[in-house]
This record gives sequence, structure tokens and C-alpha cells, in this order.
Amino acid sequence: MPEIAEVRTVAKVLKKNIIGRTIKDIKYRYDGIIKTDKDEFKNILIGKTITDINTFGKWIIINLDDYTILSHLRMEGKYYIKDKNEEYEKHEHIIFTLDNGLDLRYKDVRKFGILMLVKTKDIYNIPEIAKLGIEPDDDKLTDKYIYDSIHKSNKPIKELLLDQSIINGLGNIYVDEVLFASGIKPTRLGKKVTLKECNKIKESCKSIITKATELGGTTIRSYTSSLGVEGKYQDYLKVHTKVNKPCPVCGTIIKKIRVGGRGTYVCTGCQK
DNA sequence: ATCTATGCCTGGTGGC
DNA sequence: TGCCACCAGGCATAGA
Repeated sequence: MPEIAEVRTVAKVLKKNIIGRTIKDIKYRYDGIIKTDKDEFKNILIGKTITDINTFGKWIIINLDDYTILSHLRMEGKYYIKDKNEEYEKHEHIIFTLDNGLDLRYKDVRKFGILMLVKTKDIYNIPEIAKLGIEPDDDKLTDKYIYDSIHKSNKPIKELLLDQSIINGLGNIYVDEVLFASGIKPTRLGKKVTLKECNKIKESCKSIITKATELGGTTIRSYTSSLGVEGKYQDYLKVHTKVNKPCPVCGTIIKKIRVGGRGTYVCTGCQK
């Protein structure tokens, strides 16, 4: 499941490979991924040149001058660059053929991903983008901001950190790691988290996301190599996936519980 | 306003 | 070996 570090890694590789390329053709093998008008998506994009690629939260933002593709990988979305004559694989749903004879192919086994075509000037008015909060490594993310966002909430802190309208881009893996690094158990309610602990959350977000991004993200389960990129952060995970293993800090056996319907890894020795 | 349930999806897994 | 129920989970949305 790509989270912010994985999304940024994908965007970085795309940036290196497809900026300056013109889209020659678009083929749909399963068009449910396209959430805006499907004909318009093709008609407008064919002939346009990719000018820039960025990310915001878990969204990949592909600029083509006045139009922009918003891409969310959700659970299993991946991009591949392949020769246009290469046989299509199962689950390669959207095929962008470029002017250099290569395809950019969007593959998504579970079809949860999203592609939208919007006018570039409207990006930040699109509800899905407008609702997002602050990037985890942005200086605007302060202990006060986190505290203000959560201190009246009766929701578990884990759910609040997964809430994209507060901090952008954290998913199940990094939330578990951030809470472990902050010494807070995932079930603790937002209103029971102190300002001092919010500072720990802030610091953990910055250090964990920075390091994970440097290492190309985390490769576990479904986030495997896309665009030939394998993440390395899985070697640094402290609790996520470590059920029944000793905590690397205190030796307590790590438990797997459910919080907000999600599999959650916790060290009851370190996290209070 | 806020909470819960459901839908979107397929592949892997465990039980029989 | 095959069949089946169930689980994984980000996020929107409908319903309570």
C-alpha cells in the first residue's frame, strides 16, 4: 500500500523518465480507474506534453500545461514504463503511449486507484486535494497544529494520524512507526495526547518520512517494484509487521491488534 | 455533527 | 485438488 514515501519515490522516477514526453495515444483496458469524463480524458490529453510532476499527500500530480492528471494509487496502483509493443499484462488498465515509442502503463490489481483530469488552475479546489492537511516534513507541521487538530477528539490517535485532513500521506505502516517512536499507544484517544507528545509525533513524522523517502519507501506485501524501484525502509521498521517478535527497544513481544478496523502493531512496553 | 456500515476490488490463505 | 469464506485496506458515501 503506497504511502507518502512510496508515492514520492514513484513520482521521482516518473519525473526522470517522462517529463518532456508527448502523449500520442491512450488506451483503456479497464476504464473504471478514470473518475472524470472518460472521453474527455483521452481527447484532451492526446497531443499534450508532460511538463512537471509533483506530489501532495498520496496524490501524484502530473502537469501538462493547462491540464493536470491527478493520480492516486490507493492500495495497489503502480506505473510501469515499457516498450509499446510489449504484451499487455493482466491488470494493466490504462496505457499512455508516448512519443518515444514507450508506454506509461497504470497497473492496479484491485482497481482501487483513481485518475482524474482537471484544469491546472483548479487543482487546489478539487475536493480531494482541498481537504488535505500539512505534509509530514513541512515546517508548517508544528506541535501546536497537531495538538489543536486532535485535542478535542474522542477518536483513537491512530485514526487521527490516518486522517489525511490533518497530516498528509501517512498510511497504516508509517502511523504504526510514528506512534511507536512517539511512545503512544494507538488506541489512546486524541484528547488524551499532550502537547509534549504532539511534539514527539511531529519529530517522528519528519524523521521517519524523510528517511523512508530517502530509501525509496517500504516494500512489503503489495508495494513491490514498480518502475523498477524497490524500497529499502522495510529493513528499518520497528513494529509494523513484527507481530510476536521482541521490541527492538525493550524486548516486549509485539502484538497485533485492530484499531479503526486496521491491523495495528504495538509494543505495550514502549507505548503508553 | 458524528458515527457506523457498505462498496469498491482481486488474490492469497486456511479450513474442509 | 478444489471449493469457499474470509481477509487485506484507503477512502467516499449513504444511512442512522
